[in-house]
Formats: sequence, structure tokens, C-alpha cells
Amino acid sequence: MRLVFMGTPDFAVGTLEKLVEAGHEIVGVVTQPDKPKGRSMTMQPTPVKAVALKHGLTVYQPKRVREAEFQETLKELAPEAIIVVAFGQIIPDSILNMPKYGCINVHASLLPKYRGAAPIQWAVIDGEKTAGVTIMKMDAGLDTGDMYSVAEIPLAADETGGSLFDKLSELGAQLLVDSLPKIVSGELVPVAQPAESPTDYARMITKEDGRIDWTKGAAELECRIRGLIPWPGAFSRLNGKTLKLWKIQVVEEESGLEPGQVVSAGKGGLVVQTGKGQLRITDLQLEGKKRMEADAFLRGYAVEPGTRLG
RNA sequence: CGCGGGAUGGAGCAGUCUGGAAGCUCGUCGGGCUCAUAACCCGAAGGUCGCAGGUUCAAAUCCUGCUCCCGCAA
Repeated sequence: MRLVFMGTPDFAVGTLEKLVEAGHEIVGVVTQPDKPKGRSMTMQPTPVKAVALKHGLTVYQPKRVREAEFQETLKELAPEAIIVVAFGQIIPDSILNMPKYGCINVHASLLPKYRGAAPIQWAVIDGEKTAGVTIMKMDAGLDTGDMYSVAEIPLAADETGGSLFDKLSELGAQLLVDSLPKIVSGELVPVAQPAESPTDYARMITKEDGRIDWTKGAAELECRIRGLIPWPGAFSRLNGKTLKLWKIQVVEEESGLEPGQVVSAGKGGLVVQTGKGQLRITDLQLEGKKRMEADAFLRGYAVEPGTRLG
């Protein structure tokens, strides 16, 4: 098919590559403008741009796709469909209706669950048992379009935002490539979504979402910590410094200490009381240091029981 | 030049401000105790103190340059 691809982060890269492999004619790749990134604050291309250039594809980076000038460009490209994967901009009606097959979106959730920008992390945070991807025909609403196909997978017990991200990225890419011909042939018919989503809107994750509220229960915190790996990561404060929590286990015991207080620190890791149960931190990272095992860290850095985190 | 922390035996840290014998908690190896042990006791090995210059009678420590790692910010 003659396609235009719109996407920005890593999640979209796999899909773009699959489309190229499948022999589709990608007449244009649209991605967000470069932004300064990293410690040096140097300008970095988006992951999608980097891959697009590698394949010799033409890249467009409009500040807003609704700009008249860009819409003209798009018209000239005359795609049969526009593939949208984690693009990061609202697409106006005029573009949604432009191609014959409209704008086809890969969304990383089992719609109508988790509409929004960060469906993957929220699924893990909420402790969902399964997750998946949905191929849908975009409409003016936010992730409310009619659905063509879905693929579902179970969540691993130690699933993290990052691991699920990788799985769904792959799953979504495959599902899209498989679905496209069937959409053209009419084999796949779009089905309307239920109007109401059973979950909260999956809003963008921010750094603050990683701050641990020790008054919450251990099981709930455990899901949250997994969901936020590798970014932004769950964190608390230890002696005035940021402490990232990388690996933890739930301990079904109570200590009588206040939530956030250290129960024990030693070979078993750093055990902290929560509002319900305790968390055993086994991999951590102190500000300015590398990630390491709690056991190793505690050999050189004394933490007295009763110390308060947060 | 976005802000900041760091590099010290195998691991994690202290020591650096206020130059003057390389330290702590572990690990490893040997021995002892014990029914036994990740427990306890005794002993040992193991370090160019990131790299390169400079100051000094003397540098892990002060000065200059460089490399690498990390947090913030995105």
C-alpha cells in the first residue's frame, strides 16, 4: 500500500520497520520535531526519524500537523492510508478523512480500556492480568475509533513497563502488518467501541508519578514500581538524597513502625514498612551512584532501622 | 558551554575542606569451634587511590588538562 507513517518514540519504530519489510510503499514519515536531550542537551532526532533516515525515507517534522502548509504536502503524497503509532499530536478531521482508508492507529491497550498516552504503564500499575494492542480506525475522539483487530497477551508476574512496552511494540507491529491486507480486502470490518472506558484515562506519566507514597499498601506499590520501570522509575528520599527503587518484593508482615520507616537493612536488602505490609528493596540506586544490589550498597552505607524514607 | 554527584584491594563505602605511614563493612583463602551453618573465633593474601602533567621535603588529599560512570532536566 501507499502509506504515510506518523510516529515518534521507540514504540513506533518496530511498526515502521515491519511495514518497510512487508514491502509497503512509505511515501513519507511524519514525526515530532527534534528536541534537546541527554546530559549535553544536544538536539536529538526522534527514534522514528533515525530509523526512517536509515531506510532512506522522506521525513517531515511539522510543529503542528494541522498547519495548512503541511496538509497540502500530505495531500500531494496521496497515501491510501495513514498509519499512526504513538505520534504525540492531535490529528484534525481534515487529515483523518483525507486518505481512502483513513488513519489507522496501533494503540497499546485492549480498547476501550486505557485510552490515552500511557496505556502500557497504567496497565502494569493497575495490576492488570492481561494487556494487548488494538488496531483501529481513528476518529475525532481520543482513542475511540472503530476497532479492526486486537491481540492479547498475559502479563508476567515480574512485568515492567519496559518489558511490556517491548512485547506490545512487537505484537502491535505484527498485528498491523497482518491486518492491513484484510482491511483492504474487507475481511476486517471496523467494530464500534463501547462508549465508556472501564478504566481511567491513561494520562501521560510524569516524574511525580514515581514518588512513593508509603502509606499505600505494599502490593499496590509493587505494581506501581514495576509499571514505572525503566522510566521515570519509582523513587523515595534517603537522608536527603533521591533513592531509586529498581527491584522490590512484597513482604506480608507488619512491624509496628510508621509507613516509610526502615524495618531492617542488611543481607536481605532494605525492608521498609508501608501502609499495609512491607517492601523488601533488593536493587536500588542512590543519587549519583549506579544501580546496585541493596545488599552490596548497605555494606558500605549504614542505614539504621527506624530511618524514615520519603 | 543547561545544573549537579562520582571514580580508593573482588563488592559497597570512609578518608580529600584542615597534605605527612591505605581504613571500614563484606567477600576470598587458610585454620579453629560446632551435629551443623549464610553464625562465631583466629590468621592471611589482595590497592599504579580513573589517566596525564604541575606545586611541595612530602599528594588519595592542593592546581591544570583529559577519560569514563551516574542523578536532575527532557
